[in-house]
Amino acid sequence: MDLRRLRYFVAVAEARSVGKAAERLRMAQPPLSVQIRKLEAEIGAPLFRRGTRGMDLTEAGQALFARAGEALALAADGAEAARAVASGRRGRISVGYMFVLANAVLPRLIPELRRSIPGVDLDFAELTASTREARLLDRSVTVALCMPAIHHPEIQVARIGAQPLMLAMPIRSPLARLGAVPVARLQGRPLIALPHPDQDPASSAVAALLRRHQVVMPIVSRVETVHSAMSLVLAGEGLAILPACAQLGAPRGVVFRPLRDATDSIDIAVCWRRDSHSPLIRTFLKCAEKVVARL
Amino acid sequence: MDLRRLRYFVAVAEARSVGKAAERLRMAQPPLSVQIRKLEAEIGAPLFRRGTRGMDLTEAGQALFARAGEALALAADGAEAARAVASGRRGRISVGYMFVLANAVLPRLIPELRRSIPGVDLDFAELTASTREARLLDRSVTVALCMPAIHHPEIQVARIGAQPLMLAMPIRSPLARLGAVPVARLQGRPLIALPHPDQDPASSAVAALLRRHQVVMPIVSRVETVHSAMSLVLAGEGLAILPACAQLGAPRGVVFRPLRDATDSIDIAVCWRRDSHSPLIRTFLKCAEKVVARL
DNA sequence: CATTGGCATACCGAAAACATATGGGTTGAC
DNA sequence: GTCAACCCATATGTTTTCGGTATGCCAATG
Repeated sequence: MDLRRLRYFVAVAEARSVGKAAERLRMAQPPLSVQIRKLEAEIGAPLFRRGTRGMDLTEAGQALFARAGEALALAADGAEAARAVASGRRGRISVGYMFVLANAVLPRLIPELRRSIPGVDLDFAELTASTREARLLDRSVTVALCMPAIHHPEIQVARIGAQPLMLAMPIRSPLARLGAVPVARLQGRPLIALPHPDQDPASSAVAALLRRHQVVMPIVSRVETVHSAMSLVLAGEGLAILPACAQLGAPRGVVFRPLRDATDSIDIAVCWRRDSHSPLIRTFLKCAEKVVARL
Repeated sequence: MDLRRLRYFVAVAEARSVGKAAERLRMAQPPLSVQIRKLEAEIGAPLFRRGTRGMDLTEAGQALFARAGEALALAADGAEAARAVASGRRGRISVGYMFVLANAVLPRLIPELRRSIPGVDLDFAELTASTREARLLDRSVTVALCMPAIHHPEIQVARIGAQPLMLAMPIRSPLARLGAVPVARLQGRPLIALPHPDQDPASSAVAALLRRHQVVMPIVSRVETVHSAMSLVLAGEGLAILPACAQLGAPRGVVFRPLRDATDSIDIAVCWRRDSHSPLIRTFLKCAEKVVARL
């Protein structure tokens, strides 16, 4: 069963004439006549009653005609749907984000995305530092909004912004009375650290900062998210050095102060598989850049 | 968009491999690979991600795949439906019948038909002597159960039985006391006649009968149906010469008597367009023969 | 480094489709 | 009644497309 024959069949059925249909199909009449007869041979029954004034569907022909239109439409629709997905007008994108960015970026990013790609299904998944590469590689997320960026040969990274490091402390801490805290004042104080994968420049940035100032802070806890870090800070377990945007999600009782003599920052990046060529990724990147630029 | 390509596409998508799909399709791998690429060219986007371990649908491919299966199924279903209709397993048949047969034949014929062709839509339409040809010719009925048969060059007739002519009279008529009425006794009595189209052998049969016996009956009324005829008989307007089966629908007060020295009868026939080749007509004919044989 | 597995390309023969030309049957007009 | 017009079917040659075989390329594996 060939779709072209079905298309010819429908044309002839609608025109009630081989000649008229051939004209509409921009082809000669004889080959169309042949194709119709081949279709009838394939079905095993006459589909048209040949009259002297044209052709007319038989009952069997009517039965086929009833389905043929739908089948043609469905095939065309499938092709169109594929094109729409390929072009980014339709589809699905699964956005991974790290918790530290949830408060600062997502509330503005989500409406921006819905405006830019209205036909696209969006879904969101929180990523942790230890699983984000895997989620990209197994395609369970299409793009990841990361802080800091991922470094992996299969993963493409676009840096879209950065956030300065700040000191997070309990509001009762004596340091909180300072407008900006000199790094030297941190010497010997307990530090709540985020995970430290080998190539992760997040804690590297903190480590580098302390090293540069020859300050040592004993690590009292390692936690997965900035939220946990701030909880421990509130509990008085120690201090944390976090990107400024974390401040938005800080509990009452935790305050942030700039570090006076440090300009260190952590990158915000959009990351995706190198072999994902969906145009939705570009669109997502544009939206994210726009939102992050206004932080 | 070719249905074969769509079939190939589905096979590759399901096998997640060109080679495996080619095997399942009983063809070599290279031409299948070529067809897939042609489909991708037609869509204008890659449908598969080529990995080192096989092929995997892209998002666009998934969009197409979601519709492709349905389109294939619908096309196959259309072909099957056409075959089913052509073979008589499915379809629709519109049965025309003349009123005179309604009581004697339909109550047995309808269940017989439903048993024989369970997948077929049946509908019934009463025909009158003056419209039955037209209803067949314009295909508003597929077959007609007629009494007497139709004679027309475009219409095929199968005689399936006959009914003897009987005399219908009011129960109070002196003739009703006889077991059988000699035709000679009808001389001069008023006759309720059925319509008399030129080639209609119904009234011809009655006319021939009377002529043969050299009996003259003045015609006092012409009516369309035996029902009307019997009503007029009941009203005392005259007598009617009707097929025996009309007796079943006779109102109380009208009785039938055989004609002693006449064996005249009227045919029961199934009629259909010569160019209708539906196998349902054969089946219908068989059912009608079976039912009429038991009258 | 060789081998294996999987897809892509090249080329050739076969089959299918299309166009042109023509035949046959019916309708309708002069 | 003949003739023209109309419409579908058939015939034949050319072009397109399809499928098969041979082979190349690349990556993963041992």
